[in-house]
Amino acid sequence: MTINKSDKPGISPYLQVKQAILQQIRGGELKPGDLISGEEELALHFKCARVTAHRALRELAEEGVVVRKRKSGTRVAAPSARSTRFSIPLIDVEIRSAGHEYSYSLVKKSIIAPPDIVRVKLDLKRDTEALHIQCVHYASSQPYQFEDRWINLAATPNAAKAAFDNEGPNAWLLREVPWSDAEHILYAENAPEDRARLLDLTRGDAVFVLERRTWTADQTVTFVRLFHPGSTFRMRASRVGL
Amino acid sequence: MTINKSDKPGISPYLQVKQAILQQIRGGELKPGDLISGEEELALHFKCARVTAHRALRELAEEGVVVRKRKSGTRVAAPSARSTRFSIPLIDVEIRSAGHEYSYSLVKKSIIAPPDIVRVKLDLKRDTEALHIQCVHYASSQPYQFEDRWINLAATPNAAKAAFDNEGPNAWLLREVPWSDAEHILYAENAPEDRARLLDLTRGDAVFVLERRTWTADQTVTFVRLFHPGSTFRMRASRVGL
DNA sequence: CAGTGGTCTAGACCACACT
DNA sequence: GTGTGGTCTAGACCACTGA
Repeated sequence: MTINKSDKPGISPYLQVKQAILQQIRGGELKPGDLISGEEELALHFKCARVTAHRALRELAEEGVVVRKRKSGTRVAAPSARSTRFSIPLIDVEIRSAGHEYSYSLVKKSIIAPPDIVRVKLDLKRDTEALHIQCVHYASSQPYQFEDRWINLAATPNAAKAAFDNEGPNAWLLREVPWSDAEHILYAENAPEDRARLLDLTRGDAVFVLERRTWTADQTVTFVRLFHPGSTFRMRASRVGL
Repeated sequence: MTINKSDKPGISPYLQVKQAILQQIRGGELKPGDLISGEEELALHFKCARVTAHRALRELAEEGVVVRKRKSGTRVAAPSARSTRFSIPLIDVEIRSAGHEYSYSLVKKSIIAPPDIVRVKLDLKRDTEALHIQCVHYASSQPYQFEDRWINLAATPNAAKAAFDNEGPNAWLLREVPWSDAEHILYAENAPEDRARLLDLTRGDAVFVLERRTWTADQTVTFVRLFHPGSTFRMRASRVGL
């Protein structure tokens, strides 16, 4: 009863629709702002169910290629709406998958009231204490990342007991605080003396910083700054448009 | 005939399934590696069609929350598999939406054979010429981004004729070369003398670099490095887990 | 009001991967 | 072989929103 597999070679109908539209955009037949045929029309044209055409368009919308609006239809998105996915793996996985040996060393662990800048980020009241951890992650004995982390003890009281001798706080948190939303900020800075030393750099060397805040429900769990030597660290993402 | 809207309040069944699973993960009832009920079972439990349960799981998989494998089932993903979407808007949009005035100035435009490092990136044969463009983007008269771009003239012969006096090459390319795949690389570096001057920095100041290669079909269209003052530039992404 | 997207159901077949 | 995910169809109802 299926009309499947009779039309074009071997790929899924919804992918055929998707690719056909992408082709038209790539080829310039469809320009930003242009109206694309409605789902019904596409279904007719490609001899498939409307749901199938719908899925193709939905995925294109999720990827930012088109913009959909009820009643008015589907249009090719302004290219400004583009975005890219960067994967942020666990540090040890990242290092090992690059073929290096991973090691870790704890620099500092204390429970103190954070400076105001951090306090605000953690959304803590004045004079509330938090767990402060500093550690270094090595790739084949070379410093790869310096981690400066603050943990909200109200959100994860257990953290005070954890040793963090053999394991980075990130791995610990992921195990103990199951799932969370996050905010990421990236920037570059010149390493101050102390940070430079920990990363085996010279004062002033460029450092790539990844700043992250993590929430569970509505509580801020942790605020961390991850510092990488600018000369060697690269953050990559390749988007292959289907 | 629909059993819809009889169960829980007002949201879509597939979202209910999705959120229910996310809840269980957030709450720690489901830990990384744990097996999730199969689609059929979920459908039964939530009194919905299997497709509906399927969609919930599919989306969770796309977001990196779960990992699916035929025959063996669906498991909670190791948190390492997480990823974040960074949007990369057009430079003028980005600047204006931050409330600044956008301006642009062309520094250099020439057609020459690129150095080997660039030549490889563009996938060009030795001694092939390419269009080289350097320009600066300003936010309220402050240098915001220095753009160093190479364009493959084989892919876009028209580019040679474009003036790029009033318009950045990015905007031009997006208009002329309709859609493309891209690779992004981020890193930090210390500004050399010339680059520092263009960004109104001092030699050695940290610079945030976004490197991008773009393809149409299988041709490399352009290779660009975008330099931002490390002290002020921030790249942000906030992920809200549903 | 009417058109377009958004979603659902029920039943079906297929493909892959593990046993 | 057999179970699990992946996808399709056909028909249906709903919801938003622009004219």
